[in-house]
Amino acid sequence: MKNILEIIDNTSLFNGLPENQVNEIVRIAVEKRYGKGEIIFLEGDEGNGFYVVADGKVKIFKASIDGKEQILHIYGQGNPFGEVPVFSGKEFPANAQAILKSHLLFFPRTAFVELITTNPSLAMNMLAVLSMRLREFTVQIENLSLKEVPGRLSSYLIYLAEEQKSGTNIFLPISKGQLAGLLGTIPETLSRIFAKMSGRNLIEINGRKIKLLDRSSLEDLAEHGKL
Amino acid sequence: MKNILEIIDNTSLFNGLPENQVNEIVRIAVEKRYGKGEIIFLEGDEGNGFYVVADGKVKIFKASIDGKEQILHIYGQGNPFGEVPVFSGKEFPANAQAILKSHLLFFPRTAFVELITTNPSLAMNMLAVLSMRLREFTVQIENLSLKEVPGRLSSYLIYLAEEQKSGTNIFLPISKGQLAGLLGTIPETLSRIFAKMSGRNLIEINGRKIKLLDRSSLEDLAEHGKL
DNA sequence: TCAATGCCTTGACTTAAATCAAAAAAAAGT
DNA sequence: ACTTTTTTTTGATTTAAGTCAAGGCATTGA
Repeated sequence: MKNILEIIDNTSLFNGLPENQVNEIVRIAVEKRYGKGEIIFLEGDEGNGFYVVADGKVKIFKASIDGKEQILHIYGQGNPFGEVPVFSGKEFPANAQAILKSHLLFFPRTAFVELITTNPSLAMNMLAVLSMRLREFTVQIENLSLKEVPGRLSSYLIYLAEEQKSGTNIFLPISKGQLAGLLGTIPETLSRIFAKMSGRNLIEINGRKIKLLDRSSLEDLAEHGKL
Repeated sequence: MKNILEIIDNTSLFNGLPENQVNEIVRIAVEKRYGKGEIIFLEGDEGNGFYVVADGKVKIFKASIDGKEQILHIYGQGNPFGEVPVFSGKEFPANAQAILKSHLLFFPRTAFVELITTNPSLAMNMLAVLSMRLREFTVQIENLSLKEVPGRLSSYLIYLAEEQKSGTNIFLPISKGQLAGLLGTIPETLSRIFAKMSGRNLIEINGRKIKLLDRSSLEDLAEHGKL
């Protein structure tokens, strides 16, 4: 298990800060632990601070009455989440749940806001984090609205390949059921599309291991969208 | 026509700032004018600064190859837009177009970043703006993924009614075609749903004037989604 | 090793919404 | 007022994806 300083050093939100500021951040951080499946907060809850993932995996999602769920993001080591209420003054706009046993750092709102107002580079870092989130949402909205499921899946696979830098072999970091929720569809539909893409030799699937066989067709599919 | 100071005074991003800071902001602002339909920037363009709408109306949107477009936001007087590249360091994630003759203020990146680093309340205001945007996107993703078009339309009508504080009479601020783009659908589908809602006496339509006849059914529709 | 649970896949069917085509209505320009 | 252009509506049809139901597979634990 890591100590708090080590975690904070690995969080881009806190990059480039002078040592005394880092110490201040360490001072206000509170460790929290959640078991697999445990809810961290719910949409509408008051936000008294935000979190950084030290270890584990957390999903942020919206749920509909009939049980369908749309995953907004999945966060792992070093990612902050739950910051919106800190600055908007409103409640959490979505739910957060640990999908693995997770170790989090919690930063109480008031103390953090004090730090940020006395520390321009921390403020700039936070602005950068929020801006990147906005970019990501922009892509997600585009995917949901302008692409069909095969296109969204192709985009995701290509994104994974880049992220994992593993050439054509990729490994799904989440279950296929969760992936369906992330792509805005349901497991049955995702399964059929995997089967179709596999049948056309675009990919090769072994459980969570996937091999990209035809990168250019996948890129085409991600852009246009007809399978 | 308004002068720059007047516009800045009406922009919540600049609220609560000391006079000398406001003067600095006025100093770096650059006036820009765009005709109806004119493109302000395109996705992928380098962002050298952001804008505030002084007058007119601007849409931010994503477009697909086959011409469908998803509107992310429509901004009017006092709304800032195009800030993401200022803080993320990357290009514009979407397109911006004037949908009316528009008068904008442009704030160059470097000068603005300097201001923000020396001015904690400006930084906090900007963090609040970005946080609110994230909330809005969260809602939009929920709508696109978890609701059907009638539910999205109901949500939008209710939102308009609140915003316009006009009781049950509302006025569409954009054309029905643009509204389709905002709701993630196409004009034909929107038209049919308007007809259905009208037929069931949920609303009454006269061009852009709409009367909400059955608020509670509309709210129900917005939450659940079956028409 | 065998049951048991959770996860994934497959099949038959339904449905919401897109597409294509054309008409109608409204708005704008001359 | 009349033509032209744009926006909106309506109809017939197709299609992607959701629903319901059942079966298979695999991982875990007794």
